[in-house]
Amino acid sequence: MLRVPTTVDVFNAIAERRRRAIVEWLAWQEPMAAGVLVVALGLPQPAVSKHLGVLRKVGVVAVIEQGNCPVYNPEAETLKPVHDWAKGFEELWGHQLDRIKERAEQRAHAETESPTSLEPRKGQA
Amino acid sequence: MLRVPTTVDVFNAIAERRRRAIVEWLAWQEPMAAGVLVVALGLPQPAVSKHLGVLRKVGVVAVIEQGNCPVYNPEAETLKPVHDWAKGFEELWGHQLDRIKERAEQRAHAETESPTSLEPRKGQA
DNA sequence: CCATTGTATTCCCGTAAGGGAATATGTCAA
DNA sequence: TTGACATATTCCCTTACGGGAATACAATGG
Repeated sequence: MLRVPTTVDVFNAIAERRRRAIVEWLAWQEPMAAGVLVVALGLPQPAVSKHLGVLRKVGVVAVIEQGNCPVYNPEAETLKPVHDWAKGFEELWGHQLDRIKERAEQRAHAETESPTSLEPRKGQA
Repeated sequence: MLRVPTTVDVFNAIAERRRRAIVEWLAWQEPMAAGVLVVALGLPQPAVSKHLGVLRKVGVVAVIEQGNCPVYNPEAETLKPVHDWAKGFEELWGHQLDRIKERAEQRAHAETESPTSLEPRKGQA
């Protein structure tokens, strides 16, 4: 089981700088033709088309077919899992650092260093 | 310029399921030896070691040297950029959808479909 | 119908990266 | 010091993936 392909896993899809840039552009100026992105990002046209293909398959971007010049739309809901996952560690970089460390240690002691389940109970799996 | 290596770009580092799982475990039960993760995740020991190496290099994880049995710690601040980036699109999956679409269209009209800068002004670049 | 334009696709190549097995390293115990 | 244990590293192999060039495809305008 290798890495989940970019066209399936959102985390993997946005692991590419240019794709993140594309999403940013689309989010900034809503519906946009591929050609605009080509000019804007200064990338070769096939590259943009491929990246858009990945983003489309993974659901980060939706395409509105308009004849010769299809227009791309951000589907940001797909990015929510990323946000939620990272947000799950918010308390770790915030001020409540000590609080959660205490909790963690309490749990650790309670279980005597041998977890019974193979899944973290905290969630955000 | 290919994809930024996993040991440099956080987005790419967490694009791997197992690494996310490792981070989750560490966040759940604070300091933890590599061996515990091996048992917990059911992965071969070298795999866990390698993944921890990546996470360490990218800064998502810190290691506390303890002789034979070094202990790993989550360094969640490194994940904040991911959170922030995704959060930048929060308004797109929320209720303010129409609001931002209006704004975007206004800008689009104001600039007559030809962006002058090569960077999105919205930020989160 | 044909030419033009914009976009998607294909082919080939190079490389990063993960898996598995074996091995090295390093630490603690006796 | 030697042996046992835990972790890190190396080697080889396979594959996903991005780049570049060329091409195919679709739609529109003449």
